[in-house]
Amino acid sequence: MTDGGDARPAGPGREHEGFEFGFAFLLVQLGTLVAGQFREQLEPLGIEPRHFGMLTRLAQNEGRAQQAIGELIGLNPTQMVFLVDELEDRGLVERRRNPADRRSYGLYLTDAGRDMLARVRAVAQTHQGALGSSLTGPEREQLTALLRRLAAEQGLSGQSLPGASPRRR
Amino acid sequence: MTDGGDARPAGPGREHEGFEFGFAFLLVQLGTLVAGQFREQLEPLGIEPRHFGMLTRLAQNEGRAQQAIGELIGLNPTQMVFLVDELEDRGLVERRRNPADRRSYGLYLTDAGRDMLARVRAVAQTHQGALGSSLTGPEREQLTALLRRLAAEQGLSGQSLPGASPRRR
DNA sequence: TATTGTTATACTCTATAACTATA
DNA sequence: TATAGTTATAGAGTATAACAATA
Repeated sequence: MTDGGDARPAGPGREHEGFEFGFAFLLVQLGTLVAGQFREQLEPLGIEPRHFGMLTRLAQNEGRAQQAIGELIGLNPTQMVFLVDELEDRGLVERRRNPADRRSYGLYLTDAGRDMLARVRAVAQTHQGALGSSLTGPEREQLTALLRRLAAEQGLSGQSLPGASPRRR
Repeated sequence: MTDGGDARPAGPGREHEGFEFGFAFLLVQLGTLVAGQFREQLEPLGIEPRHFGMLTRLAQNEGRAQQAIGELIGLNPTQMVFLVDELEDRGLVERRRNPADRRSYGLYLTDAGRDMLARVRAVAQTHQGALGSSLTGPEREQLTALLRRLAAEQGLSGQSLPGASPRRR
């Protein structure tokens, strides 16, 4: 099931008529696969990737208003309501009224939230380890470095989250 | 807007509290971004990535039945109906009744379909070129080779298409 | 009765707009 | 009146189930 095992009638050649699938296609293929795997790994913990993104960003910006954090991760006010609701239901995040401006909430991680974040990070590390187990240490480093350069070139910082692009059309 | 320009109050340190975003996260980030870019590049041509996937697979399997091709790319019969409808409306694909079994259709690329496929491949090449413009030739090759190994390790062949996984749960 | 392709239906996701309470 | 957050509504996309024609 690794590559060309299917007995296909009469393929033109070994490769697909001379068309090379390059790193761009591979990035999409692998990105989709890895995202799906990560989602599955998170399932036992009762959260989804977007929750992880939110917890991560929140850990760096505790106390800021709901919509302010929404802007950071590229979610509109409506989406934030649902996401924060879900995290609050799980006891991972807390809304605290801002006494100075009673319209807004400050968002805070609970202890359970901090705990969850640590566990998810561990899951992510393990997942990545399994993913790169066939690579040598230097190869992993080189891969990471190359991907970092591509990401930086494309204006992606560690801040941005996969699913939600800051500005969309 | 490239990296750390936002004047944030008081980040704990330069990096995110010691948590390293590794290549797994980068793959998801980049895969999502590149897929979106590709979608935008295809817009002027009037098609979407899934159409490209279909055309590509069809070029290697002309004449086979609709559902057989659907299985190849991981789409169920219902999805195939809509996808083939869209491609037929655009004049890129043709359904031909199978005289031997009048229940099934054989799918074929039209000349316009072949033409479109060539143009989309050109777009993909250009896109990839722009994406990797900051890398040297050897770096690009190394990146591609490493990604290929990861993909192979994960059971991804050139056959599989990003969005649709062959077996899902 | 089983299979190919199609149509219908329900469910989820996302995006937009309308609403409330504070300012 | 403007803003933070919330709720309501509509559209797109996806998945499942029922259906018609042919074998």
